[in-house]
Amino acid sequence: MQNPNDTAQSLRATGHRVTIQRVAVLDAIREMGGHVAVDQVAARVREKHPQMDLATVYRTAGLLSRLHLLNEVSIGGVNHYEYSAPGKRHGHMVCEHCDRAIHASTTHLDELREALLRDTGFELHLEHLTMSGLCQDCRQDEEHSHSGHTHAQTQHHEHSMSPALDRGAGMGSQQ
Amino acid sequence: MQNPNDTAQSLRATGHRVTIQRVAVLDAIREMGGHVAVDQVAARVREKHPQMDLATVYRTAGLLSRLHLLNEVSIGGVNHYEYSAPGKRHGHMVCEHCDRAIHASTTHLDELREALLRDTGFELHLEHLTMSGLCQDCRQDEEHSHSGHTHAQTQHHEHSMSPALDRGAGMGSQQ
DNA sequence: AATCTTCCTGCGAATCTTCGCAAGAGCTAT
DNA sequence: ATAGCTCTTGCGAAGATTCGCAGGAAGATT
Repeated sequence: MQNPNDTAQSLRATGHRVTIQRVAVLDAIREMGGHVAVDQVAARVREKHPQMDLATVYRTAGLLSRLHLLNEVSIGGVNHYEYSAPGKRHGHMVCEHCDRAIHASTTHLDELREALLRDTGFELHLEHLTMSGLCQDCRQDEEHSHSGHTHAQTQHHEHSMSPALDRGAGMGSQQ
Repeated sequence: MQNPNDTAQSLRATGHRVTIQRVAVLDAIREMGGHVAVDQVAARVREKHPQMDLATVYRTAGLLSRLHLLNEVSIGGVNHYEYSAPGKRHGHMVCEHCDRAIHASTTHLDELREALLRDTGFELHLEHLTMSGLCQDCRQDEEHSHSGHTHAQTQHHEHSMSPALDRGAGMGSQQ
């Protein structure tokens, strides 16, 4: 847990000004928990600061993410943000089929990070890492449903009664 | 190298129709080489098919990417597409500072893929993997330039005389 | 080859995200 | 505290991406 003062410090330390908008956006995301989209953040923030502009929320979330105060997760093409608890870094696995986001422990990723740094000089930012693929449930479904060709161009959402998208991942498991 | 007939086959095999738009988009991207954004693809395609709609290019590139005929790389928030040579899968490392995209060999990634599959059941799609971080050049710059706080909210582009963004990665090295 | 069914495309509109600028708000040094 | 310098914000507009629908085309069937 990090209190608002630390937020202010992080901003100052990087030469940025501490504004109520920035603190409010970070607070809102921390309070909401999980992965939230910009419009949700805006709605929350406006409860206390009704005149806050949507563009400001976009800019602010992007900034805080660049400063590593927030994690950025791209879910189905739209950016979601999550409070970045210090010392609890992780990447994300997002299912292309049901759009669920699952945390990926650094156990697997740290190795990769080191290997890339060593071999290519590229410094991977784990907290911005979004990996897409198929989650376990959807993968099993695909194996079974090799019967009818029910392909559609529009996005699928079969597991989408999931709580993932709109409140922030049912991620009890992998830290 | 894959010829147009294989494209048709891949489409049919997945229950999709073979249309001139789909073939044209894939051909264009293959001919252009590297990572190209949708509007560039549209421009190219329109040389031969002037009435092709931009929305169609968006839809088509997305579809072909889902079918793994194209790789999708998110560079600075906008999707770029690249011809997916069979048997030459790779991920991408995109520099957050200069937006350059570098190929990442599967050597490092296959391990990760297996570990995730084994431990979490998630099937990672390497060819859709975009990892963000800092490239070697930009990392070194950051170390040196710890003098003046020239931070701006708008994107940086210091190495951006790079050929990366608009034609497709100076990726001679890592296959 | 003609017909039928369903998928795709083109088009316009809606939505999401970013941009540009002038007014306002942090921070610094008086 | 005040004044000054710039960074930030809010606002409107532009740009990027997606949606919905009706006409047109691909593939199956006869």
